[in-house]
Amino acid sequence: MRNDSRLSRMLHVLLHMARHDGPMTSEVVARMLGTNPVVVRRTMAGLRKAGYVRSEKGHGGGWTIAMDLAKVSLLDVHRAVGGPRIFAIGSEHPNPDCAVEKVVNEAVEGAMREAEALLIGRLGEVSLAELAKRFDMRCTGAIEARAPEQT
Amino acid sequence: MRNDSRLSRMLHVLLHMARHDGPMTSEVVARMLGTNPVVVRRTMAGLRKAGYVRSEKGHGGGWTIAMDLAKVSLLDVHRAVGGPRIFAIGSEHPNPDCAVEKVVNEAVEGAMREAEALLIGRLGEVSLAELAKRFDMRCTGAIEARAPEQT
DNA sequence: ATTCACGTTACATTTAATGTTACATGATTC
DNA sequence: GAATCATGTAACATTAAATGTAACGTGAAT
Repeated sequence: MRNDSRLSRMLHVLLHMARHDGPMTSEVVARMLGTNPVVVRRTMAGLRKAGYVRSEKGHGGGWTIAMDLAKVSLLDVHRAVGGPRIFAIGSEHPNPDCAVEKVVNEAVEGAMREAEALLIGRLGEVSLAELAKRFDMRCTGAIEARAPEQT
Repeated sequence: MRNDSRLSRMLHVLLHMARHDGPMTSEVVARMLGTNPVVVRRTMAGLRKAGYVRSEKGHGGGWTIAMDLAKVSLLDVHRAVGGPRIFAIGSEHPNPDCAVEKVVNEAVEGAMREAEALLIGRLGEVSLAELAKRFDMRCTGAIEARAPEQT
């Protein structure tokens, strides 16, 4: 199947929305992501359900942030978009009859569980506010290099 | 896309082959895996290329192990079957123009890199011999419960 | 009333693994 | 040496899940 890019896309959008006054339409967001307004609505529906964004219809409508960036982690966003499968590998038989296969599955799945726990842990450690800060730092840093008075 | 089960399947097969005298045909292996001889040949071709198995044509032909189980790790098998993508998530743009997207990608990919390193490390720590031993221990344990003379 | 923008359904496309068919090649058996 | 067995390989079909698209409905603002 394809690579699931919902987490990355939503993080991208949320950070833009955070630095944007007023609602953003699905049309504009879609252009940002190089996709289609329907895909945007579909994916953002998960964020709305989680209470992270709001949507308004009609003139002047669109999407707005409805949360504290410091209180939502990358993991929260991952879950809000459906908490999709993380791994592209794995056995087909979760509960095989064959004892050999059981041993194999336990070994591989054990390693995968550890890796998933680490990934989930890291995603949970980082808030959207932290990401926004990293962006600001990078930009400020760039500006400082040319205009030290920013300090 | 589908879940990649080549690693699990090949480990499963290799352990069976290790406890089997003489060559196993793709037909038999396919039946074990619930698949098709062509799929078996296709996947095992990677193992043959790596020197882990041999294949013989004609009467009495089939697949045989051609390695020391203690010297091949789960990671080696993973690589032999093509070292496929491990994650089902990720950004679509490896090198985005948008600075916001860059920050997002670095955060997500950083976490993924750590998780992948852990997974790869764990797979590299376990040899096929270790897996075979786990199987024997499990079986011996089960037999001992009924027939202690096995000890 | 019109326009804008979201909400939703239904269907098409994409992608990589997997499944399948067909045929070639080499080894063994008789 | 003909038949059979088993692999090798190419070509194409199927599958699954995300993504892309079209169509239509609903509510809000002008």
